Amino acid sequence: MADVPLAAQLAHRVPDLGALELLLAVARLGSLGRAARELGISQPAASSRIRAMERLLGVALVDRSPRGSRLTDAGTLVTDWARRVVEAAEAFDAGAQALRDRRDSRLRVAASMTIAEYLLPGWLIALRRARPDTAVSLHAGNSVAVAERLLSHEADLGFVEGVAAPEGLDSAVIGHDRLLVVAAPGHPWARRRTPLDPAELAATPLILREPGSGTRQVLDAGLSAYGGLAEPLLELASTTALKAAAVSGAGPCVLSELAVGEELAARRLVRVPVEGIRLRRDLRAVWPVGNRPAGPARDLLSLTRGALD
Amino acid sequence: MADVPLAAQLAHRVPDLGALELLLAVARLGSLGRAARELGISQPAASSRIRAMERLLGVALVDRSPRGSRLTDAGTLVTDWARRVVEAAEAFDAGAQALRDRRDSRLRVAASMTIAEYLLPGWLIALRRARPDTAVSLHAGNSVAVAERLLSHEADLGFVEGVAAPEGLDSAVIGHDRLLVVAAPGHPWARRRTPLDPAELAATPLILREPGSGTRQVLDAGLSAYGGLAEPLLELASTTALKAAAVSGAGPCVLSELAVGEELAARRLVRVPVEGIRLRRDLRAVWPVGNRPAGPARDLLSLTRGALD
DNA sequence: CATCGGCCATAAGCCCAGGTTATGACCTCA
DNA sequence: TGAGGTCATAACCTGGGCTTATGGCCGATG
Repeated sequence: MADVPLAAQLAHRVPDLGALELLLAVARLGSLGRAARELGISQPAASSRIRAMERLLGVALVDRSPRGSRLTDAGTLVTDWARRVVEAAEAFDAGAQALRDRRDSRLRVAASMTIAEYLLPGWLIALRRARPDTAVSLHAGNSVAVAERLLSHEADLGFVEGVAAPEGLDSAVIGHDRLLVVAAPGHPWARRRTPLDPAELAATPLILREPGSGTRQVLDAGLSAYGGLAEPLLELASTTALKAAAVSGAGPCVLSELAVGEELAARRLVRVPVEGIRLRRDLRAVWPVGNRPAGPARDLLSLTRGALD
Repeated sequence: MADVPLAAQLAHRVPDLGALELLLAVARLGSLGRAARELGISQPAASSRIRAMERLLGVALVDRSPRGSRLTDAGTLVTDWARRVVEAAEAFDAGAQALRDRRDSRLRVAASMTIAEYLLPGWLIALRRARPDTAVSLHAGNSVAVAERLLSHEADLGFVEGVAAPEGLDSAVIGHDRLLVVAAPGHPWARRRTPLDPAELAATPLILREPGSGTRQVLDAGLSAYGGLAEPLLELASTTALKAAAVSGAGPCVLSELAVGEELAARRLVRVPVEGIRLRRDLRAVWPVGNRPAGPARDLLSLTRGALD
């Protein structure tokens, strides 16, 4: 997705995670030494690391004084950007930890790809803060696979997106997910002031997921009254591929708002307003009929409920 | 903000940026060797790095075959999380690069902290994609400082949030920013089903920025009809401090939607619905009267326009 | 005023992660 | 059968990041 020639040397231009964490600690504690102690390294190590980072960025980040260190203006800004990298890394870590833990884990979660990708890491961070000793394992797959795992008692709690709950499972709607029409900034639709109407959307060839996907099902259902979807412009297998194709200007596409936050903010994609149709789908927690979530499953469920509107 | 005891060893549990980039390259190119070539390292180096990452995570990420390497299911998931870390790092890099470049840069931008922190990096990434050779320098400060830099021709284009454009500057509204009422999940307001009404909001002591801040001004103006703001619960100097206080349960606070995306998604904070008042402020691009943005400034401006609604 | 106790910087040395080259095993395809 | 692609293993090198030991600076304190 990212154009690589530019991104290729990223690691050489961005300080590593340890350095970013250190910077955050310095910002919070107001002293190199204290930050060093907190991270379990020596004071000279911290000093040299911060200095190396300043050399790398070409900007002074902290004002050293005999009474402590305070961030410079530039340092404040850099720290805020660093925080976002660290938060992404925390999400990565939370997910990875769940992925690593095997079947002996106390809480086994099965989730659809979209939820596992965009929402679960955040929930797991929250869960870890609330119940640090709960070990979670995660399995990601499509709705059918999630249902199978729950019914065979290989998972305690599942998350799926879709119109209805699968057979044999109880569920609770924990939120909703809008589908957005997006296009590259250069696309004519990106400059529309007047909202698209459903018939126009239905008549236009789009970049879509394969027919089985949840996104496509919702779209099909929503547009059936307007003549149904036109023949797709492209059919791709993953959300990432979809976004990449749209960004590169292949055409407009429709996907979850969860998936395109970054692209919209960076304006690699632009949202196209649509009127007269509601492209929403439910996000559900699911569990086997009768097996109401209890213990850690209940904790996680209560964390997620209402996380979205 | 982050509780450090847990986060402290993040760098030891998360692969470094180079490894994550490599993983993305493998995913995209379908072969360790090709990915290695793209990143300018040798094939054994790539092989060993991926292997080390798999050891660290305790999960197989790629299926090696004599005809190439494909991601496993777990690998797909990990790659998606990795992509988010890399994107945050790209934003960091874009910002840092602008910060580093000195006054000889072709495009000198001045921006308020909130915009510099949350929006500019994304725009700079987009600008770099569109005009790779445009060097940008960035200065962040409050609205007054931005205006000064523009009037003294130390900057070519500015960005501020607020109700009106500063004296002597032309401006274009490029978007809007909602102020949200948020509270920690444990706070009574977090469980409200009925929206807050403005009088109730005005009467409740909140965690706020100092009186001069843009956020506070908008809030003051919006609530003046309802008796004005109650005495603040706490007055803090930065958005980050605000969030930290709110997360730790000190009380409800009001801040830009731009600032709380992560916290809401991870449910460290919960949005409290409010009814009967519009807490919006304009985001404006500004420039000296008469000096319409041209060249690179125009490019950047057109990238940002409409990025938000 | 002398001293102590925080801060930070410098210096010298160690270690290992990540890089290299060289090689080999495996598979596929002309 | 050999050419060209895949990946893995081995032996080696280098440098970044760590350590400990030290010294300078400043402010608070008796």
